[in-house]
Amino acid sequence: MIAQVIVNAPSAQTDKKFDYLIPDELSKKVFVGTRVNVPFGKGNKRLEGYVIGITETSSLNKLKTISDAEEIPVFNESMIELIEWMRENYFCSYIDAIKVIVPTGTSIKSIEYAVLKEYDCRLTPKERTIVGIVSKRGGACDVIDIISLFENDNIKPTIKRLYDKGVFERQYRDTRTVSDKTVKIVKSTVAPEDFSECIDMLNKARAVAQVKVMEVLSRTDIISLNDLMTLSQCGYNTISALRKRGLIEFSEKIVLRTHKRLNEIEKKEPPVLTDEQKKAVDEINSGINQNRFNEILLHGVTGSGKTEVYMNAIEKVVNSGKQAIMLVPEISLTPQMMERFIERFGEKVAVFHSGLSLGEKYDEWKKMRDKKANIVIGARSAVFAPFDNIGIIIIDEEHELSYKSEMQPRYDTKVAAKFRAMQSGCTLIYASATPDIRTYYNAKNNKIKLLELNKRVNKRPIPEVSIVDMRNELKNGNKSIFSKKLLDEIKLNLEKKEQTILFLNRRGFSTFVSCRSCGFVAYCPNCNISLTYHKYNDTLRCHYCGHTVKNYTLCPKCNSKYIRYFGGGTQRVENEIKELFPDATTIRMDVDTTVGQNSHEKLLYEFSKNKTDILIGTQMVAKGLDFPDVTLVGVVSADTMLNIEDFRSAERSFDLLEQVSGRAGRADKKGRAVIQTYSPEHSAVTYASRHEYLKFYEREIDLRKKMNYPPFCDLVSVMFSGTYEPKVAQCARFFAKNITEIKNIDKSVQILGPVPSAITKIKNKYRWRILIKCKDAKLLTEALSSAAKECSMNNNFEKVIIAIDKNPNNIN
DNA sequence: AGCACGCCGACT
DNA sequence: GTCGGCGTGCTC
Repeated sequence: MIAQVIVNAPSAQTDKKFDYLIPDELSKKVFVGTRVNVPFGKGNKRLEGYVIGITETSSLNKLKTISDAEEIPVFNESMIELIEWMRENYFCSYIDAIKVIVPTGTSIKSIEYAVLKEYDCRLTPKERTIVGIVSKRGGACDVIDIISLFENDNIKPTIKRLYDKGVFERQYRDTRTVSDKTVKIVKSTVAPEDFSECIDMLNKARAVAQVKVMEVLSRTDIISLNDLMTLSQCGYNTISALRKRGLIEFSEKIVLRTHKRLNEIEKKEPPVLTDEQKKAVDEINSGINQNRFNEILLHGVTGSGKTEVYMNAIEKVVNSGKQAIMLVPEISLTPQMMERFIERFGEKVAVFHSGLSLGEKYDEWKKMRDKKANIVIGARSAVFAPFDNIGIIIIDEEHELSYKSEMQPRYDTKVAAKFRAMQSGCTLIYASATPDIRTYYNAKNNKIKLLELNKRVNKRPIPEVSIVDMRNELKNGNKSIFSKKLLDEIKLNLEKKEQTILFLNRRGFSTFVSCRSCGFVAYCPNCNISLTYHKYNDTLRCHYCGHTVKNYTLCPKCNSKYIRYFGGGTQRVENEIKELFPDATTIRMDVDTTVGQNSHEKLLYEFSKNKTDILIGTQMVAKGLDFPDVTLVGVVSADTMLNIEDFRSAERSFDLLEQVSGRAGRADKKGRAVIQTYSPEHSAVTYASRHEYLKFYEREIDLRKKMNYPPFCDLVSVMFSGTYEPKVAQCARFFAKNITEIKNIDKSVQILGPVPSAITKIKNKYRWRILIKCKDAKLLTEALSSAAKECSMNNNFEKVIIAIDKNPNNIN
C-alpha cells in the first residue's frame, strides 16, 4: 500500500503529497491522520510527515519507504476535507493547515547521530577533533551538538566527509517525547542598579538585539525563554549570546500538567432560568433536535445570562451522546469562566488556551481525542477540537476580532466553525451583546435565526453614561487629560471607597515625541511609525518591532532642549492620577505590565482582592472579569479608536465603549461611566452612551450600503512585503495586472491599489497593499492563488512575501 | 528549507 | 592540483 504524505518542510515547493511505501511491519499503524517519519531528499534526511491519503498505486515507480509511524492517528478522515479547504481558502500550505489542527509540541523528531566505526584511514586535524569529541561521548553523538560546539565554523562538510570515509555511520534516533514537562526560565544575573551600565556596554558593543532582551529582563525578575523571545522580538541566538556573556542564566521550571481546578470545584445546582432564557433554550433545543446544520444569533445584552443558555444547550447535546465546542475570546477565558463550566460538567470539560504549556495542551487534546472529554471550552484553535460527532458549536462574543487569526493560515474562526458545523450537520450559535454588523445583517435577512435576550438577570441597573466634550474643557482652560466631571467622579469614588477603572486605548506615556524648535519627530528606524515614550525607564519604543532607544534630552537634529511629548498613554494617566490623588492605590494593566505567564490574572486578582482604588488599562480591562465594587468607569479618550481609517472603526468603538461601560455597577450598586471625547456627536459614542445597539446598527448598515462595504461585499487584502521597496512595488503591480488582465475575473470586482500600506515599513520590510472589493471572495480564490504562485515563481520577486487575507481585521 | 551538483578563485 | 565559495534545482 502507498501512503500520501505531507512532509514538514516549510517551503512552497514541498507543499504537495509525496507517495511512500507502507512497509509490512507498519501496515497496522499507518492510516489517514497518522504521523510518520520519512526519508526525504538527496540526503534522506528524516522528516516528520502526516498521512493524508492511502492508495493502491502510484504514478511513480521508485518509492521510498516510511521509516516509522505513531500508534494513534492525530486526525480523522473528516479533517482531510477541512485541511484541503483551509489550504485553498486561506492560501496556506498543507503543513500550515495541519499544524493548526494538531496540537503543537507533539511531533516525532528524528535526531541525527554520528556513530563512530572502526576505521583505517588518515584524518585531517579537523576531522580528528570531531572524532575525538564523538569518542569522548561514548562513540555516538547528536550531530546538532557537534555543530553547536563549533560556533561559526561550518563543519557540516567535514562531518559529511567522515560519513563518506566510513569513519562515522549516520543513524537516526526518534525522540517521541510528546511534550515538555519543563519550561526554560531565563534570569538576569545583573543587579538592578547595574542595568543601565550593562545596557550601555551592550550598546557600545553594537549588540542592539541583546539590549532589547536586557530591557525586557529589566522589567521582570523571571521569565520563560519563550516569552522572552516573543517580547524582545529576538531569536534564541541573541539570548544565548547573552548567556555566553554571563549576563543571564537558564534554569528549568517544572510546569504542572494537571489543573488544580478539578476536584476542588464543587458541583453546583444550575440556577432557575428566567422566562426569556427558557424561551431561548427551547428555540435552541428545537434546532438541536433537528440534527442538521442551523445557525442562530443569540443577541443578549450584557448581564442577560447568555452563559446559562449555552450551558443548557451543551447539556442537551452531551446527553444525546454528542460533543460540544464552546469558543471564547482568549482574553475573556478567565478562571471564573472555566470554573463555571467545570462546576456544571466536571471532568468532561477540556480547556484549551494559549496559557497552557505544551504538555497541558497535549493532555487536553488527548482527553478529547480519546473521548474522555466531550466538551471543549477554548480560544480560537479549539474550533479544531478532535471531535467526530459534534452536536453544537457556540461562539461567545462573536464580534471579537481575535477570532480572526493573524498568523498563517489566516483563518476566521467563525468561518471554520461554520465549515465544521455544516460538515457535522449541527447547530452553530453566535452570541454577543454587540454582534458583528455582518452577523446581525444575516440575522435580519433570515439567513440566521435571531434570538434576543433583552433583560438583565436579577434586574441589575444599566450603568448611566455621561459624555464629556473635551473641546469645552479646553475652552474653559483645562489642559489636563482629565475633565472636571471625571475628576469629580473619581474623587467621589475614592471617598466612598468604591473602585474605579480608567480605560485608554494606548499604552506607553506619550504617543509621539517631537522637538518644538525644529519639528523633529522620533521615528523607528525599522518601521515607519513614531516612537512612544516610556517614562519608567526613560526610553522611546516602537510598538511594532520593539526597537528601543534611550530618551533624548536634546533634540538629535538641532540640539534644542525643547522636546515635547504629545498624546497620552496608560503610563501618563497613571502618572497624573498619582499626582492628583497621591493617596489612591493604582494598578496599571497593559502589555508592558502583563509580561510573564498569568500576570494578567494576577493583576486582576490583586485589584479585586486588595480593593485597589483605580485600575488603569488598555483593551484588557474592558473584557472578562466582573468586579462588584467597580462603580465608575472612565474612558479617558474615546477618540484614539474613532479616528482610525477603517470602515469598521465606528463598529469597534461602539463595541468597546459598550463593553467598558458595562463593567460599571454590577450587583446592587448602580454604575456610572464617563466618556471623554473630542467628537461627542459621533454615532458610536452617542448610541453607546444610551446602550442602543439596534439604532447604531441601522445607522451603520445604511452607511455600509451606501459605501459598498461589508456585509454588502467581501474584502480581500493582498499584502506585499520585502526589504527592497522597488521590488515590492513591482511585484504588487505585477500581481494586480495579472489578476485584472490575465485571469478572467468579473468586471464588478474592484481592485484598489497597489499603494504603500498605511505603515509603509515594519521591521525593515516595506509594505504595499492591494485591496479587492468583490461580491463574493470565494469566486476569486482560484485567480488569487494562481497569481500568488506566479509571483513566487518569478525569481525577480522571490524575496517578496505575499499575504492574502480575506476580510482582514485591518485594511490599513 | 536542506542538500546535492557544479563551476570558478586562493591556498598547501 | 585541492579546498571551499555560493548559484541552481530537486525532493516521493
